[in-house]
Amino acid sequence: MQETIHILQKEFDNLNPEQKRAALHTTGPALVLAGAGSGKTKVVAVRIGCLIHQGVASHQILGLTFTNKAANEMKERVHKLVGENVVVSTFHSLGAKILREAIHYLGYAKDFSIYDEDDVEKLLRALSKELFGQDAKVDLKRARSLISQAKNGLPGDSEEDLKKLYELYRKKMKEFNAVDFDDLLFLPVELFREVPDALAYYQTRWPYILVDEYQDTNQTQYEFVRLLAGSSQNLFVVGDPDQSIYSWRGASIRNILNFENDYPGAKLIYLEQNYRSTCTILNASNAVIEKNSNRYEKSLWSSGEEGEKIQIFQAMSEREEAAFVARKIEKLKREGQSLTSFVVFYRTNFQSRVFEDELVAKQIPYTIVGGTSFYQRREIKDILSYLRLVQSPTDHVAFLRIVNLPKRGLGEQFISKVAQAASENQIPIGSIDTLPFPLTPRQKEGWSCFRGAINKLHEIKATNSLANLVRAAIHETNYLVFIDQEEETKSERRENLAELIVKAEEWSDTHEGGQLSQFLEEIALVTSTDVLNPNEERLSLMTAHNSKGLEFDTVFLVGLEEDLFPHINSKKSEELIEEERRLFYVGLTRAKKQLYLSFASLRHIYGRLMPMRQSRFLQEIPHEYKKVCR
DNA sequence: TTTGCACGGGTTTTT
DNA sequence: CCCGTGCAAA
Repeated sequence: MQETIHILQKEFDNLNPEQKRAALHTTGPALVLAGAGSGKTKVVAVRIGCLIHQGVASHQILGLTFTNKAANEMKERVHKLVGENVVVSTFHSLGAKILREAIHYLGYAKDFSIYDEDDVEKLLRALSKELFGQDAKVDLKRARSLISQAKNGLPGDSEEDLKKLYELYRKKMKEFNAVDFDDLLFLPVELFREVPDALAYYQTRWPYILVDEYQDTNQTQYEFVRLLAGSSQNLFVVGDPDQSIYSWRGASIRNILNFENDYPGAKLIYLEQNYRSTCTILNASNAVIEKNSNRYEKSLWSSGEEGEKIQIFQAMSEREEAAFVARKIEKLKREGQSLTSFVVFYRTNFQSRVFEDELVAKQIPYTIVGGTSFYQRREIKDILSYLRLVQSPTDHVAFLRIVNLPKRGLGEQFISKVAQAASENQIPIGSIDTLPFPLTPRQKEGWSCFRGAINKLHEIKATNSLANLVRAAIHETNYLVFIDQEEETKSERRENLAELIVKAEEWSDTHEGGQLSQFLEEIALVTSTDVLNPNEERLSLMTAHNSKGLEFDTVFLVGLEEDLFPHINSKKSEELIEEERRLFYVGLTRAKKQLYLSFASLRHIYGRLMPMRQSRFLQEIPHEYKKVCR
């Protein structure tokens, strides 16, 4: 105990006056405007430490972040400071947790499934057919965005057909006992509004709330936090309007700008000293972000050293660009720098391909952060769908996905008859066994094979480990035979399945008595940066969006071309361009020591070779900070 | 009724 | 370049 107080005291003494003011905040609302690299994570941790030191029980403190990585980091830092565990969770995991406890008030059951983007899209496709017939011409993308916007408190499309689809979607999701990502926040807000006792319970449970990256909260998250903070108003939020990069997902910096109105008497704290980057990098970044007209004035300063100039590289093609980066990294690595001190940022996921090829050729180990994650791979989702159906027999989308997979001669017509029979007899689609209509011999065979597998899995779930359940889902269904038929040459999918078994084993080892439902939930809520492991000697590659909250000695920001970064879709308005500029700013400010910016004159887009021009953002960096590199 | 093949259309960013 | 969809054979 004495020792931890000592550590806390020491950390506190190291803070600058403004940081101390933040760390000492106890009750009531506070807004910390924290510029890039201004030490906000540290400040938040020390502040939690101080609260605990002053007698607040650790379980009364709730931290909210956007990624699991940020959550774990904060948890660990607090633990190091005061040796206690506080609840730090992502918005979405907290929503899931609350729903697991209280969703019955809203007419769902506790073992609900969580649908990802892919599941939602499949369901919408099916529902639009059901509503409007085969050749329905509903724009599914628009429908999807209407649904999301409606749940995030934004006005959406008002077309009749889309509204109908939205209504049906909500009805079916409830019937299937499934929720989507937006529901993980939307439904808790609904719960808080409709069940005052539930709200009161959670308000008492967490009287102290902290929110990280507040500039990226959307309307529903805003409501969620506002309701939870309740009358005590012990709400401490941290954010930076210049790093707001999720407006396309409904995030609004209004939440930051209106904070003082929403929470009267809020304490305002500005953290403007940057401890991360060299002056060159910081000044260049400041110059860029100042081009935004819609902006709250703020200027970051640093007492650090000047540092090296920013290196600009012009490549002939994307191939040459990748080769340049790989070569540089190889060289710097030989000079003794760790691969974990570098990073490659790009605007869109498809750009990672060329880099992968180049890194494989040069035998540089790497990790792609984000993109299609492990759990989104087809074979993994197939097997997980078996588990989902066993866990929740009402999970219609899981049923649809696997009933004829591997191929069992159970086609579209057959499946819709099963669905009809299930709903007429009020039996969950994953439980219906004997069918009240005639089957062809082939269907009879296929159906009994499918039911046999499902029944077997239920048995194994009751008696065996999670890893054995995963094994059984793969073997009882002859899934391996099926992939061998599909593509004889590639072993990648087999390896992924083996990896899934390993993950299930590891999970059982670290979660004693853990249930299948928990495993599935964790998988649904993994965030892309979770794969980052600083102990592994690997280079990371990721989109600029994924870079938020991270820092590296040397940053390679690539593909700086007009129509790519800024992206062509953002040319519709100046606001969108300004968001691209903020994204560029986020990328720049991740760098501690060195920054390499590159672009290609020719690039393959949709497989076609296109001439490219360098990004306007490059020109926005003043000359004195740049240097052409070859 | 299911399955296999050819075609055309579409790519931001993500919990 | 990858996917889902639309059309013709089994």
